Parts: sequence; structure tokens; C-alpha cells
Amino acid sequence: MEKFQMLFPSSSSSSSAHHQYYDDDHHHNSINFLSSSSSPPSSTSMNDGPSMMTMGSSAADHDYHHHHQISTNNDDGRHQEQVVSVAMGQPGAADQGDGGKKKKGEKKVKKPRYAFQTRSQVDILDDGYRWRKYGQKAVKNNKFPRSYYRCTYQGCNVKKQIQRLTKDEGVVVTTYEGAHTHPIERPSDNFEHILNQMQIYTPF
DNA sequence: CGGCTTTGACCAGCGC
DNA sequence: GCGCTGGTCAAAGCCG
Repeated sequence: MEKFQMLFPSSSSSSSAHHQYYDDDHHHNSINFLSSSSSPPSSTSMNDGPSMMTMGSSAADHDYHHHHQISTNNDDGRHQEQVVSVAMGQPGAADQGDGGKKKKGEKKVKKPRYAFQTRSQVDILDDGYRWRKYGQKAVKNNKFPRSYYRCTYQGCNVKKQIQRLTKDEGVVVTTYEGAHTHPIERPSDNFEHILNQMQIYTPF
């Protein structure tokens, strides 16, 4: 869980995720757990990097996308963002200092990704950090483009992608890559409120 | 004027 | 090998 604390520095960890899910439409309570790695560990020797993720004991073999939609709508569809699912990528070195280079000849180091879905009207979730957009691409099977952001802190190579679902355009998928090595720049109580609603699901 | 967004080009991985 | 797709670069433009 260390990674999540580094990514989402929730201050008050007193009340662990106590949350209330209301099955509003037709879905049941589950977590969209997707591991966004693309190479099974058969290519070179193993998945690069020590898998020190505490919860990553299972995800080492899973590189498929499990889709279990969850609806965490409150009784009224309030305008505030709501985390509807959490996902994480392949466990590996959570480095962001040397892994960013993509020079040819070097072995690529896949960094883990942590994705979660929020139900929000705005694409840009204010998580307290400052991001600079560096790209936008149209993805297949999706009518909304995917935006690429990078943390503007000096030496911090944390990246994130923001994509809105075609299926449910009220859902925004945010994918984090890397971990911040600096304190949060702007405290956000709102994001902490999101954290209180977030439930991390470990399938094993 | 500085920081950020926009946007087309470029590149690498992967499947056929 | 080739084309597709995702990810990044970087020049230009925008905006406070």
C-alpha cells in the first residue's frame, strides 16, 4: 500500500475507507481492477524490476483487463467526483528517475500504473499536484481523446493519463504512472474526500 | 514574458 | 516487412 500513500497522500488515515455504495442502476459492487501491462514475463526473462508491491502478488500474472463496473452513485447524482473503481498495473520498479528514458538498446522498464475511475463532469481532477499537458491522442474504440499530463515538479517524472469513457461519458479514467517524490503542492480537501470513498480491491 | 496548451510529427512496440 | 496504435516531442500559439 505504500504506493498509494505516495500517490495519494491522504492525511487523515484514521477512518479507513468507510464507504457506502448504492446500487443505483444495475450494477453490483465490484471494482474495476485492470492491470495495464502489455508484456507477459516470457519475453526476456521475467518482468523487470523487483515486484515489491504488497498487493501485487497476484497481478504479476494478470495482464488482462478485468472489467467489473461499479456504480457508486449516491442517492442523488451529485456533481462531486466519485471514485468508482481502482486499478493498478504490473508490479515493478516504481522508479521515475531512470525509467523514463526510452533510449534504444536499453531494456525498457515498465512502470506500474494505477488507474481509477471517477464519476465527474470535469476531466481534470484536482489532486493537488500541478500537471502540464504534453500530449493528446485519439484512442481506438473511444470517441474521446486521451490526454497526457506530466508533473511539473523539478525532477518528478510522474505522469498521468486522463480519458473519458465512451460508454459512460460521466466516467473519467485517470491513470497514474510513477510516484511523486515531493510533497503535495496544493492541499486538496476535495481529493481527500475522494479517498474516503475509495476502496481498494485486492482479488487475492 | 513565462508557463501552459495545442497539435502535427515522430518513434517504438506489436500483430498480421 | 508493413501498417496500426499508443506514447512522446517540440514548435507555435494562447493567456494570465
